[in-house]
Amino acid sequence: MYNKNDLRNESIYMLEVITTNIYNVSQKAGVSIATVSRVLNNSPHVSAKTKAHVLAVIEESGYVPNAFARGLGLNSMKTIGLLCPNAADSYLAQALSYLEMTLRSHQYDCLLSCTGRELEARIQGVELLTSKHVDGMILMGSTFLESKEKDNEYIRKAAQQMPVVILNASFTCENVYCVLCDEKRATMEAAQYLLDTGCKNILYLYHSKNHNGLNKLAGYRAAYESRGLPVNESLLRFFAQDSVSIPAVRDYLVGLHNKGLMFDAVLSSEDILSVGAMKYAHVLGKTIPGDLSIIGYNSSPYSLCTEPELTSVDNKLKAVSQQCVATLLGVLEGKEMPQKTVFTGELIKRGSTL
Amino acid sequence: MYNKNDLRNESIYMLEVITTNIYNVSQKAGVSIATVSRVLNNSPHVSAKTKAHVLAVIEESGYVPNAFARGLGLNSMKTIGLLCPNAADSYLAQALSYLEMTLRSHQYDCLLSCTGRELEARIQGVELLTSKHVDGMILMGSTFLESKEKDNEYIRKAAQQMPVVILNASFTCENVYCVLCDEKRATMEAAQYLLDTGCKNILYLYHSKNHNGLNKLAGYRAAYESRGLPVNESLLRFFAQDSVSIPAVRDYLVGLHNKGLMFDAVLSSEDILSVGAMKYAHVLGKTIPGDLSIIGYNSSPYSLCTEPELTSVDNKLKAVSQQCVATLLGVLEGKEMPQKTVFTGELIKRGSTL
DNA sequence: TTGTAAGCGTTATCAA
DNA sequence: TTGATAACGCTTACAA
Repeated sequence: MYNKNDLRNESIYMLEVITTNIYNVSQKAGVSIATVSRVLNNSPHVSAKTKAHVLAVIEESGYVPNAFARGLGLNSMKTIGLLCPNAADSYLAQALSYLEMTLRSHQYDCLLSCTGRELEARIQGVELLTSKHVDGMILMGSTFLESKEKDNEYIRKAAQQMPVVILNASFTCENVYCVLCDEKRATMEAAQYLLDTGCKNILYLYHSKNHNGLNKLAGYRAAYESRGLPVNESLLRFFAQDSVSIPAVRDYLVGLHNKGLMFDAVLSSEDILSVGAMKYAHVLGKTIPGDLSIIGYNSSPYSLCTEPELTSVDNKLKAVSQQCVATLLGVLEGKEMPQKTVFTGELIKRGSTL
Repeated sequence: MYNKNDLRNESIYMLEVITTNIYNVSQKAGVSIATVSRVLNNSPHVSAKTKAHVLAVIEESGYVPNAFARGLGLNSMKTIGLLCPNAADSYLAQALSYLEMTLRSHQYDCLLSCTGRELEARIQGVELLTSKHVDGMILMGSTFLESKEKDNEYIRKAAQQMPVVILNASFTCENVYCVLCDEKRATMEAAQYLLDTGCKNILYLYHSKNHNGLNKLAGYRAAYESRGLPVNESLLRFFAQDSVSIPAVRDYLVGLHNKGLMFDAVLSSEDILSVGAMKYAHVLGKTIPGDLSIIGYNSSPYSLCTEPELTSVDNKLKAVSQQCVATLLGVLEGKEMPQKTVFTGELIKRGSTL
């Protein structure tokens, strides 16, 4: 005896594609839908013979389980939400690529939401993913952390519904996991290298005052401190994210130079800023690294475009990305996972430094 | 009278987050679930008073509709599948960013699948998105088109289930829509510009033999033909995609030079190849554009990194991306949409040409 | 304008 | 090992 559902697709002239469902299959195979479902889900409690038969019917009828129905039953669509401030940014694009590939290799799909950097939009993005019942979410970058603690409430709230992983940022909260590179240390080592190769006045260009941005800045200070030198505050220059472009940075530095600011090295929080510094050197006829040493951050493709190539910090993005996924999937499988995983950056020396 | 579902969440000590459903809301509001559903979907057939009351209850109880159930009922999750060969590629990353932003502004989500360039993986990606019942899919780039017609069967098959849009490629099939930039013409104009500024021997570097790759090559030939000049076949050089890197291109060109191949200009199918050409010029002490003119393709951020900056073809990616979305959503709304939309590229002249 | 109840296509529980 | 059936939470005819 079958229930009413069995008759659904019968003797109807279909105008659209016929969607075979589990009832059709069970009927053709002469078994119940429960058995079909078991076969589908590799349940051990099916005889080999039945299984083979059902599988054959499935193959023949081209049946594909309906993902929505499955999602409704299991309350999961095996989907992870990826929140990215800007998918066009080369660093984030690279991270996105690593995350997606790793997730897919574990049969998880990615729901991508590019939020921009505004808090309000990020909150919306998180809420949207929450409402879509993703299995977990990955926040890409420390952009997601606000300095005011109460502005991070949206993350805590999301973490009550599902595990949250933050890529390259540190945040303490139940069900929130962080995987990052020690950017303070990496920046410190870069600055130390400049100091140790004879530079006295390192201009520090940074484009973000978010958590990581300040962390890197702290690394710069730590380098001077470690060498017993005072920091010249006028060498610390903030360059608003929205207005970052190579010519803008170039012109900005020319302006600083014309105002009489002296510097024999440039360290920056992102490669693109350092490319601007190279343009500045070119405009003023300064040799690199003779007159001016330059170090970037991220070791992105940009660092290979310039002449000479740009010394830059490799922040181990691949390892960080893969660990984000490993941590998230571990949590979903009920394993005990570390709330914080820290990698160490590495200075890649190229032609722009001694 | 309410049905059995009304009692679901009653007097249960919840261990997990309480998920309010439409029944809870209807009960609290003293209306039926149908009315709640109508309010949710902005049906006009609800009195203002009832609507306000239900809305208040929804607000108070923090109710969020279950996306899976909704998907099951409507057979749609308002989600578009994005198939991208490589999200880390700067061109595709930029396209991805435009597509996502445009889709989100229309309340559509993006399911991202990075397939790589292998046919088998791409087929899998398409099938996966099909099985997830996305409302439509966008194939990013002509990578998805195979030269053998039967290898494109997977696209025709997908198009039977849902509308398919291909970004920057041309393909004729019912329910498949193409939005592209005329790359043959753009490449022709770039080559003509080189010929018209005195270059005789333009080395053409290309990284892909897919549909667009051959199109661009045809543009190169057309330029010579338009000027009544013969094409020197030994100036056409293929550089396998997988091995593209700036130093590899540089060394390859040095090799060609050492073999005695003469060229006074380089035109390429992607900026990164042209950056390699600049490195080559630097190694051999050639001045740009004096000894060697160089033109790239895509007008990507890379074109701004070099010294001098790289002349490059702007292929109107933003317009193309936005039109992809407009076309797809138009189709989903049942409108009649053009099967093919063609934009025109533009040569952006910078310092690497006369 | 509102309510009733029948789908939607799975999974999971329990009984056989 | 199998089958019957109750969830899952929503949309939407159709009735009232």
